[in-house]
Amino acid sequence: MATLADVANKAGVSKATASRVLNGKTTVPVAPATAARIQAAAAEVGYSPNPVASALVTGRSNVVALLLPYLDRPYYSSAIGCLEALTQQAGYDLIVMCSSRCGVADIADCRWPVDGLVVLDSYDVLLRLLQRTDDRVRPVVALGGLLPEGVDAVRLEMGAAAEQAIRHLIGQGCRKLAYATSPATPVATSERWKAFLRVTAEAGIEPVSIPIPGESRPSARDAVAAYCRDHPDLDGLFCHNDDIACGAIRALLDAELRVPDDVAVVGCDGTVTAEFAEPPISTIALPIADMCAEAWTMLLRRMENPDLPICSTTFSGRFVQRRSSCRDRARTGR
Amino acid sequence: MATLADVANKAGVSKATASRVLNGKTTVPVAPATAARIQAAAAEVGYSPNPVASALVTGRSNVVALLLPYLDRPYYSSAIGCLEALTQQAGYDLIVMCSSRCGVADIADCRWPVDGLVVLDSYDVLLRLLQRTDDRVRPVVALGGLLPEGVDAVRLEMGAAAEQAIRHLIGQGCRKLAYATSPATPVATSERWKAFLRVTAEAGIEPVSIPIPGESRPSARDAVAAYCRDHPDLDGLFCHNDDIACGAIRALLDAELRVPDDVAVVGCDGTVTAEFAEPPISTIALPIADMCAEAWTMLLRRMENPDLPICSTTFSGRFVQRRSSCRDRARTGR
DNA sequence: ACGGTTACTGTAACCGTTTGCGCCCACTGT
DNA sequence: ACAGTGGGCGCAAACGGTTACAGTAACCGT
Repeated sequence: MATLADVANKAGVSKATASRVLNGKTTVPVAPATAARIQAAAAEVGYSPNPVASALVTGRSNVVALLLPYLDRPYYSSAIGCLEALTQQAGYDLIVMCSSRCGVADIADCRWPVDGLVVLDSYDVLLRLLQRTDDRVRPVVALGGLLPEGVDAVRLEMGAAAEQAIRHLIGQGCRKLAYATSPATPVATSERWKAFLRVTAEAGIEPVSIPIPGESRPSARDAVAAYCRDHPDLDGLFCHNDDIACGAIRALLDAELRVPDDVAVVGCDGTVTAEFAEPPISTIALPIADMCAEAWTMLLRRMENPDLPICSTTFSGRFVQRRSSCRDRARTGR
Repeated sequence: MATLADVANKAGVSKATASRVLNGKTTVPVAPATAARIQAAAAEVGYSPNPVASALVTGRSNVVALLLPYLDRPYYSSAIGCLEALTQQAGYDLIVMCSSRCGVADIADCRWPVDGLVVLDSYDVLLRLLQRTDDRVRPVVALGGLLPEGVDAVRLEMGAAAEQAIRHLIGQGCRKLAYATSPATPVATSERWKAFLRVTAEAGIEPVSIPIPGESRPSARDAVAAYCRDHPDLDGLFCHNDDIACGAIRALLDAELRVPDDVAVVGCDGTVTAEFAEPPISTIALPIADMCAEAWTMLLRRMENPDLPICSTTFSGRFVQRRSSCRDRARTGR
């Protein structure tokens, strides 16, 4: 590999001058003629700068990390897709890290000194991360519905949409409702759970929850199948996410129950999973692309100016009705 | 941040000795007492080594990259999940890169000098990548069905399973078959396409293909809907992947066609999408976790010994029947 | 003619590690 | 007592850039 010294030699200048023209620093002027000579020399020897060396002296690696609970679920995958595009465009590389695998100790124990970190994860993971003052502190922006204070955040308001969804279920005639959720999330404080409690209380319905370990489709299928065996009168299911809804529907259909006629189902996140399910799943659409974009501009801003005041933006979920919860087919189109 | 010099000072030794004990080099002996002193000093000042500096001198960054055509599709997502777990466990960080976005020029133009690269991408992307000799060449292992020679590879034999799948469709009574594929893949040489040609020729059936730009569910839905309008006699669909199959089924159901009774559908890749669709989609299951594991051990081996002979392993796809293609319900169980 | 800019370029000190080499000293065998 | 040995440690030179600072020459105004 050609180094800066090679280029400088070839062009008959010092490393300093070569460096100046090669990374477009305009703070110090360089004669156009020399600049051209250096460019030519660089092209000739096929010079490409060593980012490690540059990172060592500047302290910036141009790498950011993304921390997620799962890497192979539609919702998180789309976040990866969005962020990768954004970061790449800005000249950063993206490291992905999965929190569900690692122990308590090493959340985000990315060995690499990334310039920044975006976290789309549960409240407690984020909290554990923020408490780690032992490590070099890096700019963090958090993304999600329920976030601690004291960190740049892209917040997500789902309470209203969740209420709307649950009211909709009740409006469809559901009286035996359940909330299918992950036991990992701090249920007591989740917006969706709170909405579920509010609305069911209002309607005089008993709020039951079905824990779905791992929040996966297979897990939801099994848990809901088991639940239905014990509670054949279940008639409405509000699901923490679309994967759970999808797994639940599998279980219901396998049990010869009709969706939505016997059990109406609503998911959350607005993923393709919900859109392409049969029946298509009512869900709470989340503006994930916009949220990622906002998170990225926040992180960018924070990275170039560490002592900006902490900031926060809020997006809202939007309830979208589909067949999985609409007993009156005429009302939904398709 | 505490540096090695700080630790050395505190322990009253030189940086060299400190370095030696702190990364467990046993090539040079260090007295147990000094070692203990250094460890203590390191703990006290909260030393953690700077990977950038270390990378600069050793030339190894402990970062690898994964190149994929899409980041938000089930098949590729599961590869990300597998690989992230493997790399993390081995002490590497994982950068993800998406080839579908970037132009011809900068395939895998990861700014970062990664130690290795695993590529799960199309033949031509891989080819373009391998031709780039201008860049620092790094160990590459390729993953997939159709791969160039001259690179460590985890190959995938799908011909047999594909033939079996297509024969199965014909066995179900399908006579108007189509292959729904991506226009991006070099159709002329794809194993699946070749199998399709072989089997249809054998059966005296005209082999038609439906291009699905972008290989996504929405795209497949639209393309198949359009195709069905022109060709209402379509009765069997072999799909390049499960996403396409899922989108196709959406289109068919929307057109009031029954699956599998009017049109039987087979997908490929064995993703959750296929398993949890309604009807569940027959597919070609791919041992993706095993393939990733194999790819990773290959890469690891190659990284520590660059002049090993080129190696290659082959896995096979396995056809799994589900309801989407089985007109005789009794035969499939569930 | 002379001090003061200005435009350009070079010198060298970093950044924080790793590691080849050499030094010192204690110990051993004769 | 002395050469030989080897364990234990430090010196200093890398690695490949960046950048503060200094230096030189040309140019300008008076």
